[in-house]
Amino acid sequence: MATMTPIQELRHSAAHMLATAVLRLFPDAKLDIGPATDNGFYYDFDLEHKFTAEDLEKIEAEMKKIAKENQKFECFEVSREEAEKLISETPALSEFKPGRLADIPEGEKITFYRNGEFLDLCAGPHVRYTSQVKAVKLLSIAGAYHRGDEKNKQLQRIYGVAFPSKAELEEYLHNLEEAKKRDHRKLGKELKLFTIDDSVGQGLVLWTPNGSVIRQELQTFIGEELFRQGYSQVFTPNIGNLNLFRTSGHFPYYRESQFTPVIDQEQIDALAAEGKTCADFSDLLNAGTLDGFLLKPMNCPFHVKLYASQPHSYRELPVRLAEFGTVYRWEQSGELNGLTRVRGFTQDDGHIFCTEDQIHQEVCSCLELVNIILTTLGMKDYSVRVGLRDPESDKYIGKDENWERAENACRAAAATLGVPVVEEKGEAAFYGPKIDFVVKDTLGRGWQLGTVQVDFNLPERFDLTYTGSDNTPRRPVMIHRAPFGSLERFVGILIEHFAGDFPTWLAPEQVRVLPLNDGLVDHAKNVVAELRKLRIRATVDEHSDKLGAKIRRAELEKVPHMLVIGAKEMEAGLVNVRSRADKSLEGSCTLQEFIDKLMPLIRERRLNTTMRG
RNA sequence: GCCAGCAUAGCACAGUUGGUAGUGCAGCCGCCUUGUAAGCGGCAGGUCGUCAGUUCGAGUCUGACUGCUGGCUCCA
Repeated sequence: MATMTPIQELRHSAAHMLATAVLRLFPDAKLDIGPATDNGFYYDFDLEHKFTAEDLEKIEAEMKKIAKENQKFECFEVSREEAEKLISETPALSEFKPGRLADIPEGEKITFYRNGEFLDLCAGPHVRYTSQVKAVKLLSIAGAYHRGDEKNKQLQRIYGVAFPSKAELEEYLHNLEEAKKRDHRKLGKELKLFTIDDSVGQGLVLWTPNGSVIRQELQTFIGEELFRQGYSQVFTPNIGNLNLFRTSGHFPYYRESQFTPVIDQEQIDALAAEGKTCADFSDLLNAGTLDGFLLKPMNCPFHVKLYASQPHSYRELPVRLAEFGTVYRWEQSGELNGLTRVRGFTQDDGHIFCTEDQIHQEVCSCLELVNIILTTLGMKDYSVRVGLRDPESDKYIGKDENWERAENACRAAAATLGVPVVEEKGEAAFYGPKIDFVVKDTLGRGWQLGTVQVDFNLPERFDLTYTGSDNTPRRPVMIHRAPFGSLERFVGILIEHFAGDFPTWLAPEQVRVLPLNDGLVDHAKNVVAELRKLRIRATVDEHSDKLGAKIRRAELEKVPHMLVIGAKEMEAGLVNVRSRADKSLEGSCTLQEFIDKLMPLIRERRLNTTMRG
């Protein structure tokens, strides 16, 4: 058992107090587990009665009472037989604790903790007294499967947070409110970056003009890097023959998470005439006897076919194909989330076909690509995960020795990053291991962005070859990579990363010209025309408002640069710069001088240097 | 998909124990012609998510559905 920090001990103790309170109010509740989490704690209960919001308040009040009672947390070690006896004698422990006890390996200490009337099988440690939990708040009720397995019973989980002092709790709740202000769903609405319309479909993103600028700029940015790395840009269709995906192994294996295939009406009519039912259709689809088309859930098979459309010599390798490929996946409705989890999204996808000797170099280049992105955008807070196969699971295809080679290739390449890397079993794709870059959103949830995957399997399934120097056919290795991951998710995270305050090169509107009065609007329009000739995204605020109101509007809309033009400026041929992105630009200067200072921010994709509160 | 909560104008919200909807911002129209984060006045805008039910009467109560939010499971 990993050692706990003092705050984790406190939270773990709060979980016990939660269970104590629940049992006082609901004596029938059965206990599963109650660990400390990143910010707080939870406890899982099995109970006929469904907890309500009012229950939560009562439970919280009872917890505070328990804190006042100043119960002592007492630990005592027991033998396995004694443990079994204690569990069977305690109704609340009788349902799940025998299983939890069985998890404790032979020879390891078995401990119980007691506070007041409450008893729990628990490795601890705890704080000494319940009174040390000075600030606690229950946040929500959720369903959670026993042992995290969908096939098991769903329990009721109560989440809460706990702190050593009220001030810290207040601070936490305040920070939570602040974090919600930069939530990409909120900012997306306020800054008109994207919308999702129920009548179009759940999880299907409509990119507004503003959001589209950001997406387009990102595509241009990565496109330049891809060109440097020797990629070829390709385009492929949005649907493909079902058999293509049968060959790749995606169908019917991932059928549940794909949109229903498009089936030819004649086939349906013929089968209907035979009296077939819907269930029959489904079976025939899975068996491969029905033809049809699938909205593509991924781009790989298309790139594979592009590669296979011509013979290749070892001299041409690596072949690097890139595409902004839009894919569609039927994600469970409860999983959808703003831009970060959607049903239709565009990957900055690419596939490299190379020799085994080239794997290391190519994977490293892919990682460099991700690095360039994260550095350019100032995203320092990410973690790197090497996703390996879970040897227990049967979802992985391909030979063991290939898996080993691929996994070693990923390990070796990830090691060159010079940042901590976590290896995780069961995180691999079904065709190969991968290196993922995970970034947290404003609420602390981790999202996979960039990914690099080594794949020995698809080349085999599609019988891909190249001609070696000895004039014999060889099998290439495929590397799948998407440095952004998906543009939707990336932009979602990016909105939160910048809190909507995009650097100039990404800002949907880069410059707003603010004429001091209506008489200066025409002149302001001329200034905008000059800027737009240089592809600078500029507009005029034509409202008949006071300057203060126009500035307020531009500030709220997070336009990085404002040009104030009054009679003085017009006469002298100047503009007065107010900039939220870079204070060094501020002051009066000629339009040309402003442009000369602005263009490097755009061309060099600089980050903002200043932010106004 | 599962558990819980939520659903009132474009947006942010009010709406007391059931008596057929209000405020601010945005929008439109006027007046003001403005100097670094909100000038003034007027107008318009809602089958209160949808469909049933209870009731003389439902935004308020009940049920189902849809969607959203937080979790769980999943994530090629």
